[in-house]
Amino acid sequence: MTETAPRPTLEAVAARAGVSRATVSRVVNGGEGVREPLVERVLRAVEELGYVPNQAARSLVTKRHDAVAVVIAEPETRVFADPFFALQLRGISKELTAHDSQLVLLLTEGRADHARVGRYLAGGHVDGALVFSLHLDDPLPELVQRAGVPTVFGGRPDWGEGNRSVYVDSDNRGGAREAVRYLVGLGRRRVGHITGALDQTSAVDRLDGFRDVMVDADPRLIAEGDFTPAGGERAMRLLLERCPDLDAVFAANDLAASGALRVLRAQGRRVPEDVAVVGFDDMLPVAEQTDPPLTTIRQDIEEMGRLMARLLLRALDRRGTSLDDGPGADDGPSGVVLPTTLVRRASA
Amino acid sequence: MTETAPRPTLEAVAARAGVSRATVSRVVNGGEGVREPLVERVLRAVEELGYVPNQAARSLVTKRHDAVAVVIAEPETRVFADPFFALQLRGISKELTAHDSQLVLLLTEGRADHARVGRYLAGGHVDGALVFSLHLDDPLPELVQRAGVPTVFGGRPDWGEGNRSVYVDSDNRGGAREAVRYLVGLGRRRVGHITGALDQTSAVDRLDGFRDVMVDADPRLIAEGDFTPAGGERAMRLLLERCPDLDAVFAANDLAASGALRVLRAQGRRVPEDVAVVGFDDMLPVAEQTDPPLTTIRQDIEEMGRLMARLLLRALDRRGTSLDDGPGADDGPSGVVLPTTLVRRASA
DNA sequence: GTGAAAGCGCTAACAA
DNA sequence: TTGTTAGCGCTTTCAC
Repeated sequence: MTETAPRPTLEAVAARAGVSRATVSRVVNGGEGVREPLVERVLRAVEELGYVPNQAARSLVTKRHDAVAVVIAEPETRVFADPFFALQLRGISKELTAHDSQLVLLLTEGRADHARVGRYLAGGHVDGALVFSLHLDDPLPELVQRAGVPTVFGGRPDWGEGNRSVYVDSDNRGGAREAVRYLVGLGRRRVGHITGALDQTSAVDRLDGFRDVMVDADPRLIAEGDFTPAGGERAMRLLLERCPDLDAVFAANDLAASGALRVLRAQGRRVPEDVAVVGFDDMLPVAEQTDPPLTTIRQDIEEMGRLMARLLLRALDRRGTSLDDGPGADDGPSGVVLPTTLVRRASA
Repeated sequence: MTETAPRPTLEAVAARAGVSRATVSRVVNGGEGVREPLVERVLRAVEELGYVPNQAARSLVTKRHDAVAVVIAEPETRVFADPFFALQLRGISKELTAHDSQLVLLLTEGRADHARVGRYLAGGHVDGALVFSLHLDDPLPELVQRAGVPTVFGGRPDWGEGNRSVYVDSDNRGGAREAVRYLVGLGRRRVGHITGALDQTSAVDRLDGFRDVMVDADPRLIAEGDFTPAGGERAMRLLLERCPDLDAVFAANDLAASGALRVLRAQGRRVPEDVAVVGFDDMLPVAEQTDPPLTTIRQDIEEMGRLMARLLLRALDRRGTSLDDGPGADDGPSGVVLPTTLVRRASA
């Protein structure tokens, strides 16, 4: 590997520049209130010695870490099947970078890891946390709450209205409504729905959106899926069997829609002539590659990540300056919902 | 958000347990050489107070961080288009977790970020780094080297044999050979190749593997792609145009193969009867969903991540105990190459 | 086996 | 403006 050269300390820089440690510290942290010639000298010494501040020492006194934890639960699930996760991370990373914060990734799979995450969060390693809690009965939100770390959730946590935890979500319900309305506007009357995994709020919300429009839909027009292509296939077959006269399908995500498309083709139904199909996500590698390309509801995943990070960082900054930083002290919205847009391609 | 309760310190635990700080420290770090009754008392106090050690303070004295940086360059590229990246991270995360190490993720996109990464690595925040350097002229390896942090690379870096940097890679060349041999074994004589992005070692290695078998292949049977479905389509069209008599194609990855499949279907060639197709990766959401399902070369991405982490951690552990931890001190292999396997499905 | 004390590298009062 | 000083919370000799 490589050798570990002992890094120079503040002390060394101070000696070299012929000033005190305090002055070096000031310069390194912005140079406020230090006269120009000294600043120069210090900067030169820093340069020559290749000095980089020791973050551990700094954190010890400032209690800041310039780091944020990103907790992603159960990577077994669909999070890993599509680029969702990666895009989200990219958005978060960009925002954190711009704020000079580091991203500490905590992947969990199961109860054992929960304890570890709790300990880590409580251990004061990070200034805040971004938590993706996809499942309805996830213990993570509760746990994070207890750790006492400022947190923003990705996706609406499954909590009553009483809890004012901050979260960012897509307008799943509104998007679903738009999808179904679009199908209805196309003249379709027998619109089916392939749900997502119903233990996730996003799937529940999309189902609700479907119901908002198809007010008293034939219950046989709703088939449960799980956000996977295989689940989409199964659900599509069921739908076709129960309602052969079906003329449109709204699938809870693009992956499921791709499965549905395959079944429709196999059974000789033309898309969109016989059955129109709309997905959700606008996951490019999926939506653009299906045959026919998928009409779908687009959500801006990367922006979601960005926004989560921004919200957290803002809260952390406030904390530093203002006094009323108690829970729910600010009267802003506790949930931010991002709009979705319909993307027309060939499937509907 | 949430309030920041002041966390109890070692001092507090010591007071509560009626012992010295030193004793608490010993217990917290394994309890060696502390008599049983005291251990009990301390543990109880820790429990009651909910004490969690402050990592910053600990790092300050131990110079260990129990954290490893994962550097991923240019997330714009295909890394984000397929679950590659996520799987790799999962493998890494599992191994690090088992070793009580944290994963600090550094995503970079461009030169500006390089400087930041360099600074971070040099700043001594982490014990080591796992670096994915996909591109041939990537400045990252060089930079990391200079930062003086123990590093394991993901994918063979583009370096001469002189450099003994540690890396983990799939047997791209061997896998490609196996794919092409399989096609030849099927009786195919006009085997084409759709390359990956040739600025990545993996693409180059796969092309080399292809050439190993098709020793003096008609150069027109090789078309440059870029690991994307669109690139696969373009290359396939070109191939068909140049060599209408082609009877098999080896694509550098599954995504490209899926594009090729679409073009073949559109042009009325039956797969595998007229043209047999083999991919690379065995990216499940892709390979299983194509029509027909893809015969492909499987690489175990998650295991790659795991292995990278394991190699790094082992090196770090050695460093602590042994004396000869200089660069290249051990005579073990500097590159570990994981085997690939052929997965037969319907496309060949 | 246990405690006292020094100090890791830095920031933040406070003095000068 | 600059320097002096006192810790931040922990580990680690070194005595006892």
